Amino acid sequence: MAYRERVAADGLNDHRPDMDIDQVWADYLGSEKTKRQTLKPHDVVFYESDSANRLYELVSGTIMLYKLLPDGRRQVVEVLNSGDLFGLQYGEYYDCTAEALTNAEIRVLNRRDIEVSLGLQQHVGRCLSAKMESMHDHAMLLGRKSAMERVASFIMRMIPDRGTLDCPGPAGERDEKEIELSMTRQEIADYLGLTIETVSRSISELKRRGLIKIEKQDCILITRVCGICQITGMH
Amino acid sequence: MAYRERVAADGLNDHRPDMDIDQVWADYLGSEKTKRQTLKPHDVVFYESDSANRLYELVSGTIMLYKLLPDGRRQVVEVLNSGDLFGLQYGEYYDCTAEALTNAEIRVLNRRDIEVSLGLQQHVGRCLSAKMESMHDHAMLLGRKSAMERVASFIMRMIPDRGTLDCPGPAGERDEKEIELSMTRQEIADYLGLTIETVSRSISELKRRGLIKIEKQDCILITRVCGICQITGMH
DNA sequence: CGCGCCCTTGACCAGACTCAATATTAGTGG
DNA sequence: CCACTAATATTGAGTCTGGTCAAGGGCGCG
Repeated sequence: MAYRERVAADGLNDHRPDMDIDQVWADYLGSEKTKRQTLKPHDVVFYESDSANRLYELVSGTIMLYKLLPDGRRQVVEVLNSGDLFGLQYGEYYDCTAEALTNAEIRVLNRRDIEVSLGLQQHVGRCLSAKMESMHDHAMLLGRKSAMERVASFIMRMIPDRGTLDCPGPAGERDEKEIELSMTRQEIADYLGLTIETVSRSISELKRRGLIKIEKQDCILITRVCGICQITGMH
Repeated sequence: MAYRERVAADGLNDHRPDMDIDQVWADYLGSEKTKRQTLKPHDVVFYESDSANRLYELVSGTIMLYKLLPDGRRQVVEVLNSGDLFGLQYGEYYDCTAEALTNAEIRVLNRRDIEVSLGLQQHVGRCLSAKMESMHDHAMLLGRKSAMERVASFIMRMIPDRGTLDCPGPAGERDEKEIELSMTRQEIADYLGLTIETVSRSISELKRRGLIKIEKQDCILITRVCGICQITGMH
């Protein structure tokens, strides 16, 4: 889930300082200091080992971060949604490549500007904490889940508010949801630590079991959300 | 590598604000506000889903963070060294369990105190950025590396300053290094996304190839560091 | 010395990978 | 709008890496 949505969703108010972080953030973003940039699918924002001079906020669209091994093996390490920050490095160089999956809009931020404001630093800290939690989840997925569980977890990840601890269950009669993947099978495979064939087979198996329908390749109609949720390994 | 060592090691000075972050941090740690706690192996600092009221700094020793699936599968998501912060959550609850691997000392910090200081927030941001980078590396390991490559990468991780981009190579004549694992085979397996048998077999294979010698179970003498480095998949 | 824990090794098995063929989709130009 | 092409996805057959199950070995500690 994107950072902004989560901020809105859960009640961490007792941790909030008196100042309104989001207002500080909004003020900064509204100032003259930020440039915007629009991206088309497969546009690269920065490459692994480029000098890490700037950081970015994803305004709209989807971006993936990936790393490569010398022999060409690829691991997609993050899939970002709007509100997420990226390109903030500890070291001197970017540790991964940032590539747009869809049309996207980003804001170019200045590390120095952010560093000197308490409100902005708080925002950054929150965003990074949220990312750490999803990296932990992803480590569990990559290290311990079967192919089927990985694909099911991936699908659940695209459905806001479902599969969480306080999942409200099916909204109405039908437990359906349509999602757009905006990733090719190869990209999904590289995100889930699988091969393209295994991803394809898992999706076909879900189709066979009547849990999903493929509308048009990167668009899936989930016919039984709870059914998918059951095979994520987490229930 | 632990955060503090990295701060010392690399030259990110152009990103540093005028104020000396480490001094701010030291002042805070020296104040009345922090309690200390000592841990024995297998002592638990907090459990997954406990209410996340405090955060911690590891002063000395080693701590691991892990997550469990309902059926008992475990994934160790982080192995911490001195200087690392942990227990800083975005959500309301801890997303993993923190358990000491060795005798350890930790400092109990107050989230509110840290949130209101720019200097401390900067320190936290740095620490989290460093962790994100190692999570990215670990995702690559879990998603794309073979068992042998994972074990070799794990061993290299224990040797400071080797295997990095600017690795100085063997220091003298002999390319040796002795390391203490302070983890059982099971814990290593859960960290690397393998089974205990596969870890054991990989280590035996390295022994057979003459790259390492087992001194006493959790103590390994690496006889050819560069040889290990060659099989991490990164060269 | 003996018990318990952890580690190692072997034999076998299964899930995921590889390679290869085919099918489907999306994009292009007539 | 359709035919053609290139890119992407699916499916099948066979292989292999790593998992499972089971037995045995080593070490520390009482």
